[in-house]
Amino acid sequence: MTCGDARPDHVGREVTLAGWVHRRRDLGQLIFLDLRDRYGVTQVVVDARESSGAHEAASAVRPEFVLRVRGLLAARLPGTENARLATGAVELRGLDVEVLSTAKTPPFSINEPGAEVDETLRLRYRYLDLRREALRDRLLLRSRMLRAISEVHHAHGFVEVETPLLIKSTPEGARDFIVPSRLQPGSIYALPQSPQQLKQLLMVGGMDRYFQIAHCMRDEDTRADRGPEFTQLDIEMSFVSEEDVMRFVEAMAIEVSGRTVPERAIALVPFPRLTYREAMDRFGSDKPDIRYGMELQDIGELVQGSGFRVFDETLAGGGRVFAIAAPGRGRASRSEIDALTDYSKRLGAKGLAWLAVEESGEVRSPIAKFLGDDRAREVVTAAGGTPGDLILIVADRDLVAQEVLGSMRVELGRRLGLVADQSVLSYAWVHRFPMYQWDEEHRRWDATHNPFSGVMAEDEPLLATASGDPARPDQADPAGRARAMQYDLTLNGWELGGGSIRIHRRDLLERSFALMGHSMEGMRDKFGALLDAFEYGAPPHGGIALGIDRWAALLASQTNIREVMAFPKTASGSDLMLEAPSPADPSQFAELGLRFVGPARRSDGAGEGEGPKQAS
RNA sequence: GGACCCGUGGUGUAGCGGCCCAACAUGCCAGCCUGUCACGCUGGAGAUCGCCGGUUCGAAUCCGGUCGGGUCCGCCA
Repeated sequence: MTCGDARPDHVGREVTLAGWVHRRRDLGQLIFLDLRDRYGVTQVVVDARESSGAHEAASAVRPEFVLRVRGLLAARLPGTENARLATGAVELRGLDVEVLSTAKTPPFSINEPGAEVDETLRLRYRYLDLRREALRDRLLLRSRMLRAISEVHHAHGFVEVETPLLIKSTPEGARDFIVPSRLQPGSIYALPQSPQQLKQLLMVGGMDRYFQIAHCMRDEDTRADRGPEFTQLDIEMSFVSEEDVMRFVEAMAIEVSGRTVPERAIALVPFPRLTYREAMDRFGSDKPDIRYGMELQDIGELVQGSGFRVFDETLAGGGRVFAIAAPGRGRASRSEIDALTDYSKRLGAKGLAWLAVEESGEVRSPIAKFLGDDRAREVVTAAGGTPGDLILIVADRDLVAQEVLGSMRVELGRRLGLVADQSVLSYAWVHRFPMYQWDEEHRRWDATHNPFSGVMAEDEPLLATASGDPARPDQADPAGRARAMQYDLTLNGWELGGGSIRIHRRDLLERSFALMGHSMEGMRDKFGALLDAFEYGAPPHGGIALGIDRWAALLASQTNIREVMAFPKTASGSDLMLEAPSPADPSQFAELGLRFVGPARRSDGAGEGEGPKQAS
């Protein structure tokens, strides 16, 4: 029996419970101990008159001691039941109290669920934090989720395959964590950023439907939703269309959500599908939070020729003018608006225009004199504003204007509490991403996703250059308009992950590589195995990868993935519990044929007598 | 690489140039207590204020640096 399942039915039985002392209440000759394990808490009563030995032992017990208690399960005295405990109708009358392990006073309290504890302490003593209700419940949630994922995939005929952790380094994408080879001095392995190539090779290998809970590592700076190592649900399927993949993943996501957090409703089924273009135009983001409105509105036509130079010049230069209406902020103070302006500038805007709509409908705005009263009111209407709102306007190159207002929308949505029901799960698909973006520095096209994403059939003819020579790309090429068979799954404004139908046809692959400035031979260096494999009968295939940590965090209503990881790292990549990374022993380097040269430090120190510390 | 926020008994906070060798709560230790469940009551111990340097007659408090944690930009799909 665990500490979570004693019920009135069990009264009269002799039971033995083991667990941690959650709390003790010593009344002298009578001692109450709350015994805790991961299933719950049961009250143990030790009465000196019933067992003097047990009472003596219980007197010495302290919080977090580990005990084994034998006794009789009894109904509590009438009036002393505790409705807040699942086991609160009963108690264990302790006859034998055995201390299995004593405990030092923990560095933070484990029995106060609400207590805010310093993050450093929580990470250093993670095994203690794991005993606390909140983290324990989140880990249990994640475990339910992993189980559901596994069962759903197996039920649909997927094969679970593990892929290696020591693979080949490729310079594309994120920075690799590298592992020096001892057997082959001077050579390195890389830890996988994802099993991307391997899962495609599994398709060529005939594995047909594959999934894996894959550990991935990227040596890049962290964020709340991004750490150096993370877990991804990796899926790949053969002989499928974009529609097939999206349909399976959607059904799987619904099933997994339902089995993990049955109390949380899914906003819209089927999941809304937005094209990339739509997502950017309406929400200013490729991971739109569609739980509230405040959508972007293109007011370019309306303000054309207003005489406000910023608008006119932006429009003349091919840019766009977007507006959002912040509900109820019409009485925003000047300093509040200045703060918003600063925020928009930090996001890359050149400035922020605004119109405040009084409750009376009167419009107050520094650009009112350019627009005139009528046009100002029209702008308010077009932006979706009503009396009492604040209209924010950004004019710029379309991507800049969209992203700035998209970020401000999210920030204002948070501040104004626009999400009506925080418990609702709002999934959405974003698809039809552009294949390429123009890389001005190298004067070539660059894959927006990965170089093996396929092009939409109807856009296949666009994979061409204006010059006719695919190796001489130009920003004006039709290729810039080509859309990929690529899709992202989003949840409540987070990107859960994305995937694509891959290119497996050699002719398309060659044209695509050329647009990106790569020769087939050059690509063979990086993706040799995959390109070779494609020559031995490759099935058309596609898949997706979803971030398990992000998904678990969202299902657990957390804003940081550390909250759903058992042993996470800090923002600077440290494990405060194990104290990793740690300095290497010189002999470890020697064995690998390596020598540490010293930290790459910037040496400015101009004007000061002291230079930076020199590494020896 | 950059910006911002935080660092005070075990823990969480207050104090923000002298009233502070630092206050409150909780935890801890001891004593009392047979129906508690954040048990209660009485007493006690415990921090030179992350670290280094500077300003000042005087620094927890101001300044610079540094270390650690966090958030964001760059970076990352």
